[in-house]
Parts: sequence; C-alpha cells; structure tokens
Amino acid sequence: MKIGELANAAGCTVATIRYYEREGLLPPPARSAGNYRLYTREHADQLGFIRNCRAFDMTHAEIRALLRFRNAPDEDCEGVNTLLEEHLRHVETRIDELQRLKTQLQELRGHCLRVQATRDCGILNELAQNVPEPKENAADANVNAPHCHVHGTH
Amino acid sequence: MKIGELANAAGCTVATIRYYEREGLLPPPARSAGNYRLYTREHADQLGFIRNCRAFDMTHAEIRALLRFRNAPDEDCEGVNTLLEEHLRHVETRIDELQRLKTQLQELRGHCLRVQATRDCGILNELAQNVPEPKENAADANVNAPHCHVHGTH
DNA sequence: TCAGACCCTGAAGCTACTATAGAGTCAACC
DNA sequence: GGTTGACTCTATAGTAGCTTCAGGGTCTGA
Repeated sequence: MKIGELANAAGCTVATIRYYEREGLLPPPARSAGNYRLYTREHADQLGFIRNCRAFDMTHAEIRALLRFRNAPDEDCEGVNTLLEEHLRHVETRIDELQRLKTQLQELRGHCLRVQATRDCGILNELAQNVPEPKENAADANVNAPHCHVHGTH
Repeated sequence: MKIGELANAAGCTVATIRYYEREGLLPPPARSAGNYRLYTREHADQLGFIRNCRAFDMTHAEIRALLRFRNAPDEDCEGVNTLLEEHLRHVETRIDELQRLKTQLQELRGHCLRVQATRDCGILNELAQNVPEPKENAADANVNAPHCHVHGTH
C-alpha cells in the first residue's frame, strides 16, 4: 500500500509516517518504480503499535524500547512491565503538579473579581509581587527530577 | 546591575534572560563601555513578573499579553481576567485528559501481571491490537481544540 | 495531452529554553 | 606589566514530536 493509504488506515498524516521512518521507528519500505514507498501488512501493524503507544503518551524512546521487546519474543517481559509502571508514575506526578497549579491559579483568579483599571487589578499586582509559592511545577520539577519526562502545561 | 546579578536575583540563568530579550519579553538594557548589559530596577521588576507568570505555566504569548495590560494602567482589566480563566480551563482540561490516561494505563498494566516471554505479554499484545479508546489525549486534543496549549505527558 | 491527486526530498518552524564554541572584559594578585 | 579566573559577549545547534513549506516528480482518467 502507498503512504497515503497507510496514513488513512492508521489515522495519522503522511508527514508523520515519513518522520517515523527518519526516526527509525518504522523500517524503510520497498519502493515502486516511481520511487513511491510501498508498505506491507507488517508496516501497518508496527505503525498501529506505535500509534497506540503514542495515544498512551509514550515518548519515542519508550516506544523504541517496547519495539525491541516486541522483536525479541523469547526474552522475558519484565522490562515492559517496568517501563509501563515508570510511565504511569510520570503521569501521576504530572497530575499532582497540575492539580497544585490549578489551586494556585484559582487563588490568583480570586484577587480580581470585577473589571477595573489594570493599575488596580489584583491579579496583575499579585503577579508583580514576589510570589515564591508556585515553584513545584514543570520547569522546576524537570530540574529537580531530570528523569521525569512529564512536562509543562502547554 | 549586570546580567549575572539579575539572574541570581530572579532565580534564572543568564541564558534565559538573554533569550527573553531576543523574544521581546524584556526590553534591551543599556550597555557598559565593555558592551556588558546594565539592568535597572524596572528590568528586575519586569523579569520578576515574567518568572511569576512562568511559574504559573503561562506561555510567552500569554505573558506578552499580560505585559501589554501592565503597560496600559488606564485600560480596564477584563482581558486579564479572561486570559487567566482560559489558562485555568486549559489546566483543568489537561488534568482530565491525564486522569483518563492514567485509568487506561492502569488497565493496560493489568494485562500482564507476571514475568513471561514477551510473545505472551498481555501488554505488548494489547498495544498491538486496535485500541481506539485512548483517543482523547494531547495529540488529538490539540487537533480538535487548536487553541488549547496544554500538551503531552512528557 | 492535460488536470488533479498523489508522491518525493530537504529545510524551516513550533516552544522555552539549554548548551556549546570561540572570543572579549574586568578586577585582583604577583 | 603580565597573568589568572570569573564574568560577559555573539552566534549556532540541540531538545520532542511533529507540521508546514518550497519546488519538483508520478500516476490516472478524461
């Protein structure tokens, strides 16, 4: 099948598929006489696997690791379990951080409850203050725990 | 004050300060005879404001908007309130997404509860399946709601 | 033969920084 | 006067996971 069909089947763009090939997540397929990529069922399966992993928000490094396990069917799967648990912990950590952030944002929101001149706006004034409390969020968390790949709000 | 002192005071790196200048978040300061940046109290205040906003995980675009309000003290602050509420909604959306993701990851984790050959690993087999459920996460959310800047787990 | 849909490569853009290379500045010490 | 070391400068590239663009080639049907 051609790249457009594969993209359709997998629910992603052709650019994404070419990108995965460059990244080594997807093996380079055969080419037609006109230099078009020609994919097999195995490519489609592997791409499905990758897209499922991405839907679980795994990084390419994590997916590469899982693909290695998948290509070594006789090895034991302890590493798979470990990887999943670590990923889960990252997600939980990020949830905690965002929940703290939410609380702080709600507090900040409460500093201005009506429309007034910006010079009197409690929110802007609060942001101009030394507010050292919201410190446990993404940027700092990444500094403190460099192995945690869970990042900012945006 | 020189850039190193400012960085120390603001709790960020000199590279970050130079980056903010390039990005237009901080106005270019005067220079010494030896071409060193010389910052004033106003610069320090504005940098503090920016760092506070960043601690709330706001984007540079959001911060730029807030700085514009800050520099127009006679305008009304409705836009500030709106911006904050939208930011809060983004955070809440992201929390919901991550919580759904967490549930799905726990479910996935349950598919393999002992160490076995990877060919039999329930997790890998599940990931090789058509699993269309974890669809509401970052990648798709960004497609569906292009204005939501809350992104992935990593 | 021509339009239109599809495909190709290579490079740049996105976000908020961080890191590196190679060079200049400045104060203190000998 | 020379040297050391801390600090600063600019320019450039790298990070993650794509998306978008420019400038072209391929293929199919009318």
